[in-house]
Amino acid sequence: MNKATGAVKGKRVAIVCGVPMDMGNCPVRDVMDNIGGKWNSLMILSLADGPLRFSQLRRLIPDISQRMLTQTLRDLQRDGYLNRTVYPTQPPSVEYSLTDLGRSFLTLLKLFVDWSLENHEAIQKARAEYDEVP
Amino acid sequence: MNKATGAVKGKRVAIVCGVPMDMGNCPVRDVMDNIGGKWNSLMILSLADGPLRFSQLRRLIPDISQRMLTQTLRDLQRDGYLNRTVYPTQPPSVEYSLTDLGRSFLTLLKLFVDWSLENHEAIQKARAEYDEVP
DNA sequence: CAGTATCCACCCAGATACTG
DNA sequence: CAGTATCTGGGTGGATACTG
Repeated sequence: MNKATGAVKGKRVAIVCGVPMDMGNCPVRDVMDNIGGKWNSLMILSLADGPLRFSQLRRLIPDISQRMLTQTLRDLQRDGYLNRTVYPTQPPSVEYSLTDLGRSFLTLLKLFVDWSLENHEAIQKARAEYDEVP
Repeated sequence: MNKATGAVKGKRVAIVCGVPMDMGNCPVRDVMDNIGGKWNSLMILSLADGPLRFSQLRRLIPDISQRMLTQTLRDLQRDGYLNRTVYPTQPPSVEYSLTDLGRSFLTLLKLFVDWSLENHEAIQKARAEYDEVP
């Protein structure tokens, strides 16, 4: 028993729109982590126009470290958003491409990007107003 | 100059769908942080059906700490997603409600939730397949 | 009731070096 | 080319105690 929150261990259930949500195993959070990660959604957007190789992605996203590029690609591959295809050339080349799931998510992501661009100014304004408090 | 990535300090620009994106000041990332935070989107969903007070939100989301509840509400208020109304009763009661911006975002969020529920199984399956590698 | 204020553990992500 | 390995700092979020 958690004294601070009153939550019972192993049964962390929030009520959202009248529907109980198990926060311990939440489908939405699962997906949210894929969009929320620092590079994940940018990666999916980068692959929108077609497959790219590791080094191409590196050049496309200049300020990602090799470590993070690898890890982000792994995570997205693991969750089924993209394919990893190895061509046995010398030296090896590896191509990444969106799966059907990835493309499905991409349409959602684009809505999200559009909304962001439309409302970015309003958010900045709200933020500025909040910050200039007396 | 960043040797590891080749990025020039202060000019971190990724090319997304052919469009240069300044990663230092990205509108999309700005919004992403609001959905990506651990409690942010859950908070907006919780306020979907009408205004709620601090303690009501606490009960609705059992496993959020007081600190995080306060901080999440502040962040969302600052960015213009919700209003904070103080009623000068004794003891004081404070009501939180969605702004127009918040409601606009809510519609997007609902699409996101729907997609998550529809595709959660596919993701779990992909994950399981990836993990059972030889 | 509706918060602040502290302290702290953890993990994410960056830097760097090395490899098949 | 396409990674892995290791070290490390900073930020996020949790626990706890106190307050107008």
